[in-house]
Amino acid sequence: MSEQSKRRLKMWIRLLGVTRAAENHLREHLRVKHDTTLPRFDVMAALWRKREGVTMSELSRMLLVSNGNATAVVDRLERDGFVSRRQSETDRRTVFVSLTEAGLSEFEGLAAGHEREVGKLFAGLSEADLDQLTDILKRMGGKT
Amino acid sequence: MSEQSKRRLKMWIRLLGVTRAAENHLREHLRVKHDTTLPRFDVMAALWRKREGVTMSELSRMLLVSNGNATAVVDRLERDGFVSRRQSETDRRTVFVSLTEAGLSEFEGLAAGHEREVGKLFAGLSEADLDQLTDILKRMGGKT
DNA sequence: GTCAGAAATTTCAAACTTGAAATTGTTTTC
DNA sequence: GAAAACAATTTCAAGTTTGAAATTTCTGAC
Repeated sequence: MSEQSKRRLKMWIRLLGVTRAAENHLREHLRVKHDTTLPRFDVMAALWRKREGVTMSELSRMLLVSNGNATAVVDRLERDGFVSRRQSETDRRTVFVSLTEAGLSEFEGLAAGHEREVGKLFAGLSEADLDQLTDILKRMGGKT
Repeated sequence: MSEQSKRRLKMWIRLLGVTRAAENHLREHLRVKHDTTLPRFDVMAALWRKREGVTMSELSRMLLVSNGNATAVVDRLERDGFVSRRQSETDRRTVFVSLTEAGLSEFEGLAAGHEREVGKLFAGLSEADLDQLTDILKRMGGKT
């Protein structure tokens, strides 16, 4: 294998390590301070961003998870009253999911703390670092 | 919330997206070409790096997963003959895990293809990008 | 030496996740 | 307008993952 690809592999391993460590930290924060989980947070965050509601397919595309996964997490959030499903009137296969009032205020309770934790995690990065990193990530994104 | 922390949050979301997309791609490759999974690959890769064997605790620390998780994946790899457990002679609580011959050659069959896929995924990054990214990731790493 | 605490691992329940199959509904093609 | 292809969601089995509790073993204080 080329030296090039070895460097990329090392970078990938490092990237994965940073991401996992950050996820673990954020998961711990959600668990201890808010008694909830990362997947639930992710779903609620996606529904927060698209307040008007999203289909199950859109949701799983946004989160990069399988349909079955989205169904399972939404099931539990629905059981707990944080999201609701509404069938489309024009296409009866389609289901719109959105935050309930309770879900909205639940998420608002989580979001600030989450943002603060992310800020702490990456406090070591300067403005210039953020610029560079964002630029590079943008170019990595369009690949898959 | 500060503008600072908003930028960090955006960067984190982007980072997570890139990482998830790459993981999905690599998972798909392992599934289609080698009929295996990412967690199995991760464990075998860790055991490849420390050929002399690692304890269960070391393994879960290396992979940033819980002990219970390491136990479960190692159980299945052991059932399939790819890893073996050996009890420490000096401390009977401790278990050393290592690749078997079969595990070694299985991993060697996976590694090259995996490295090639990583290379493809990040082909868009220049040498300078890799330098910058590695530098930034190093500084992000020591945080948690 | 004994015993309380710490350490390494496993076990367990619940949640998460995938990918394939099943279900239901829509669209296209003839 | 049937039939076939396609699309959205759920269901399901198997694997993954967590975090807490249980088990076994070691260590240190006395």
